[in-house]
Amino acid sequence: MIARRPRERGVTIEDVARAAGVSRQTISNALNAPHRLKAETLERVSAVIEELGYRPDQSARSLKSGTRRIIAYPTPVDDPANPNPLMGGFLEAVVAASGEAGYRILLVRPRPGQSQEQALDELIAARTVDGFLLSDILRDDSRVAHLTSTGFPFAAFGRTLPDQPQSWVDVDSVQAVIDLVGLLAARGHRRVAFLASTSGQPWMDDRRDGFLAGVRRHGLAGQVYSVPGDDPGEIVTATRDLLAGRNRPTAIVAGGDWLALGVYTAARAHGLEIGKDLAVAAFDDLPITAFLQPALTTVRLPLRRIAEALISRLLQIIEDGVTPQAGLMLPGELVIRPSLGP
Amino acid sequence: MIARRPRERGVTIEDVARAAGVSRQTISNALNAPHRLKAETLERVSAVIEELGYRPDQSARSLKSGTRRIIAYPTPVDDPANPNPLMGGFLEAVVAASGEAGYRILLVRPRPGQSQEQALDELIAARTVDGFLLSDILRDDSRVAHLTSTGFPFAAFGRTLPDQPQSWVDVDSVQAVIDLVGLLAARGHRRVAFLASTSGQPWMDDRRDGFLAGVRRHGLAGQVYSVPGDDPGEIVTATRDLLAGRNRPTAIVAGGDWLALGVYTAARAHGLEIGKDLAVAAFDDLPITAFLQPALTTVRLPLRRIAEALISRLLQIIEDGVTPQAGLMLPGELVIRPSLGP
DNA sequence: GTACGCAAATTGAACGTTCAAACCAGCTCC
DNA sequence: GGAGCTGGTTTGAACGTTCAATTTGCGTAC
Repeated sequence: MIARRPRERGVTIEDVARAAGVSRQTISNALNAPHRLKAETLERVSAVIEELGYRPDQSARSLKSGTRRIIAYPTPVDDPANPNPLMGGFLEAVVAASGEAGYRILLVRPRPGQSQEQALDELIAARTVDGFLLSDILRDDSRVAHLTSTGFPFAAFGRTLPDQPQSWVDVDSVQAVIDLVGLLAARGHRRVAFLASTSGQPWMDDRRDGFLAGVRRHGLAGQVYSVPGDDPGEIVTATRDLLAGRNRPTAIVAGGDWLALGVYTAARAHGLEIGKDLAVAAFDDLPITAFLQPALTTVRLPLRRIAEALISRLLQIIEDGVTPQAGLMLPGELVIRPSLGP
Repeated sequence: MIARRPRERGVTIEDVARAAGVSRQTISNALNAPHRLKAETLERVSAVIEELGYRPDQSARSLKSGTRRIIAYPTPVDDPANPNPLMGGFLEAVVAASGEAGYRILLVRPRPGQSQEQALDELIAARTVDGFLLSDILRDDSRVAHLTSTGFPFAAFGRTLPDQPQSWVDVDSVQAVIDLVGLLAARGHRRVAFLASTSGQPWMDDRRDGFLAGVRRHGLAGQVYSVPGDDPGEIVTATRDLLAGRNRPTAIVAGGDWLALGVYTAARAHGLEIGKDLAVAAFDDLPITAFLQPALTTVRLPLRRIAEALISRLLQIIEDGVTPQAGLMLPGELVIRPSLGP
């Protein structure tokens, strides 16, 4: 299936060469290897390039060089009822980081009836991109497995398995939640709860594990409550149950700000004052929580650093053929606000 | 700047031709013009293509045909403190719609020190993309003006000027807010207020104009309150002022759900019960507002239809050279919930 | 039996770039 | 004064595809 109307052609390297009175290759060198030209020639040629507004045709360049300067990002299919509010920020950080290096981000998703792997294969076979950026990595991610077996460059936001390329970057959620629990312990809390949703986000397990580790380390009584799915109604109901029990916890760590919103609502329904009767902490630092009163203690993801690290690792593989020996674990930023209590 | 290590080459059309015992062009035809082949040949050739996993090299194809099958989307630079939570959903809808037609979305942004126009020019001159998808269109948008003058295909989420291509799609915010005001009038409200933020989003003006038109039409006393910027603290403060005045409105239309969150917080601070003492309506239907109690009446943007219309219009320009005669105004979906009162 | 028409398949050229090899002048060395 | 080197530049070929023109095969008409 090919478009009917070919686009009009622009100014080519030949046009520039003629105008400058030199050969094609000299123009090419002016852009790709300026040190090969005599200073004077370079200056003259550059002026002509500028004047004619010449830009090498990306397709021709790619065809010859075998490199596209494009990175594919398979967009996570997100639930319209609970879209990831950090997506925009993450994408922006990724676009900025890759742009610096002269790469662009191509959004891809499997066509209807096509598997994730087939979609990747298509891009590889058609030589449309130089590498992949993956996020929302599952414990045993089929895309990672597939790219590993084909040897195609990729970087992952989320850990890969030990026998796979360690080109991943992740946030140390376990440590961050341990720290949160430590703060609660220091404030005298003894009965604490973790609120998780079981809708299959891979990061939730880490956060829960961090909670359990923290509870153990500080000798607290800790309990994990799970909400099936991400539905606000269910979250509120589950949290109300949790707060109604006889052994009501004095502090709740929510697996995400999204869940914490449910805690606020449920606490209000029970007449509990957050920051006084109940301490609350969460994870993500969604901007929207700035409206909560009292403000929510949470863990912020260093999106900018994550994006930069991902791109830098990916480009190292693409351009230098060097695969990182170890993954990169970045700390989450604790943002302490009044919801934690005095 | 060129990558050092060219990627290993894959299976080419020549390989397939040899394996199938036919010529290059026959393979090409099998994919691009199957009707030209004898049924038997087509079947045999298709089998070989399948077997070898052949995909035409995108660069070679683009070079020859002049078409890239890629659409550029300049990512709006959004304030990290208030990222657009609908971005993810919009992008997903756009990716889905363009994917159906065999196009992909390339995220672009100006490099440091580069203007918006220069960034567009670079993509046009390098023939990297077939067209542009623009969002967050300003009243007098420099990107639209630039693309209009170069004649390069684009579609815009947000209206263009009358003398520019009418390849836009927009939501009829004016009508939607008029309808909201109508609902308030029907419920007996006489003193209503509109809460706007003045951080320069172009759509805010429409929403305000819709409010003023609705107020006029229903003979209500209407007042517009403006908050400078999008800071939650300021929003809450401004709303508290508004609610503290002697002539307190009985209903507030917020220019966005984001602002409505401030209304909820401020109302609580004043001991006002929303849906009873104060009616609230807003715009956007952010998923996160599902936690508000009572639930927020709002206007939902039909993102899926917007994306489909944008892509369909853009492809019409790219593939058929047909520019739409008129823009497309889509209705917003009124979502009536208890915050409006009985 | 030659000419004609049509369908099916092939061949040569071109798209615009970069790589590798060749060329050219000027200079040094002995 | 020829061989060798070096910095600067040019030339030919190739990347993998599709378009346009051509060839081939075959049935039909006269």
